[in-house]
Amino acid sequence: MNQYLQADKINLAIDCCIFGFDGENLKLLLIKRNFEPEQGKWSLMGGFLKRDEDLENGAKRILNELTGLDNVYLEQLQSFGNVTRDPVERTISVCFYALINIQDHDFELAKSKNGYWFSLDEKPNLIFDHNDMVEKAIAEVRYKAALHPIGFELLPDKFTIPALQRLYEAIYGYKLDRRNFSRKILSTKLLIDTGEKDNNSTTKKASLFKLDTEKYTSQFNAFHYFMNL
Amino acid sequence: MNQYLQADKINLAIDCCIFGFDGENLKLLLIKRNFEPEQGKWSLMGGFLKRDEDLENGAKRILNELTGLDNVYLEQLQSFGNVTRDPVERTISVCFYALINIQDHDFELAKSKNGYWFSLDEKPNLIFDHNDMVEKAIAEVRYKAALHPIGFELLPDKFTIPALQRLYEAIYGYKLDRRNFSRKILSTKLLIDTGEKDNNSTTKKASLFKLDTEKYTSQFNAFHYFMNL
DNA sequence: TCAAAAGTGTTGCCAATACACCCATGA
DNA sequence: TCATGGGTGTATTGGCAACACTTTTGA
Repeated sequence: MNQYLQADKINLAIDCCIFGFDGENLKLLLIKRNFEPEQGKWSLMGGFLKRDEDLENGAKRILNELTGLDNVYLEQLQSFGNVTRDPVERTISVCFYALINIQDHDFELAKSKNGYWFSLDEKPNLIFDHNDMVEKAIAEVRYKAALHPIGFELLPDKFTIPALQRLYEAIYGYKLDRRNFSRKILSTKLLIDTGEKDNNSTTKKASLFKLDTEKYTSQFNAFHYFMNL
Repeated sequence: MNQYLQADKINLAIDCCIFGFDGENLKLLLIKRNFEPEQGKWSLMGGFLKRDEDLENGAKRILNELTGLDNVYLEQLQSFGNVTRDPVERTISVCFYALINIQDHDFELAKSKNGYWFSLDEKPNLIFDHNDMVEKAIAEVRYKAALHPIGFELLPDKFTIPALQRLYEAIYGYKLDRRNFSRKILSTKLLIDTGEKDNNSTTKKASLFKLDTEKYTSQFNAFHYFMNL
């Protein structure tokens, strides 16, 4: 018991890397801080963990405070705990990353909190060690999306195969062969053809698919090798 | 600044899943607690993070306190933060896993601290959420060892290919084809034949290899697909 | 009727598997 | 000289990459 009394009490923060996809580029939701320290600079959305709150719930709360969204794909990335990472006071941050579907939601709440979407190649410099967090989160998304079907989290409920391909190309930063991609994705049997067509197109309308959610959950830990890393 | 004052202070612990390989089975180093709470029960080696210590350094210190070892392969697994996980006081634990080479060291220090090596299938029930930590760590080691050459960390500096194969078989729990395994491992060009033979063998002596450390570090993030997951 | 994007088919190659055979060693 | 385990070779196969052609649509 003594040991608990002797333990140094340390602040525990949570920060969230929030990724989205606008159909073209992979994006990151950042906030312009209107509070000290580092007021006016860009950072990830974060906050302190409450005493009566599980870690995961803390991350959900913080995500919800900015976006208003629930039921979002959310994973713990890792904890960042260098002594000098927070200039104010010793603080450990548990970093999460979220994948959200931009296209089905407006982001009035986020805007009202000084939140803006940035393309990854336009990302401003961030406070503290948030640049490291983002770098690590991108690496993790690439790693994970190559083996597990997490990409769908970034798309609307109904999406076309070419849209899914553009997403993969955005994540990995290079072009893929249309025909091989389609075959590979369909071979997972995770997609259901809704029979509907994408009317946004000005040329041949692509078929709209949806996730087979049952297979998605049951096969999530199967390895699909969507990409060769 | 106010926010820092308002933040709930929380204990921050570190726990280590320490894996070893005895040539036959994958093993886990556990300690029998001689202090409260849960005195007399088995747990992972752990401790509290100090105020002036980076997370990673805290993990190194805790690992060293039990084993006396430095320069060990150590990775952060994830943080565990359920409200009820520690019955004494709200405590977040950042869990690390270590891979160490059992065969080149005695473990007198560990023994003196009530540390014992367990085969995974003989693992006793552990305190708090340490069972979850171990489960997650094993999954992570399997995941990672399938793609990255971390297995070598568990072996002596010089090792035979059959020994490496037994390690992989222990990690994944099934038998592999000797000939295909050898070809696959050698094709990575990560191994250097020392020219020496393993004299422990009672039949044909296998060649001793060592890691090409330069290639190992430079190609660590290459993907070798040692196993089909 | 033309340009642009979607959908499907074919071929060749490489890499993983499933095998068989030979060699070295100590009992 | 025999049992045990180590080392190497080869045929087959299945999956992936590279490629060409057809279809649909709006302008």
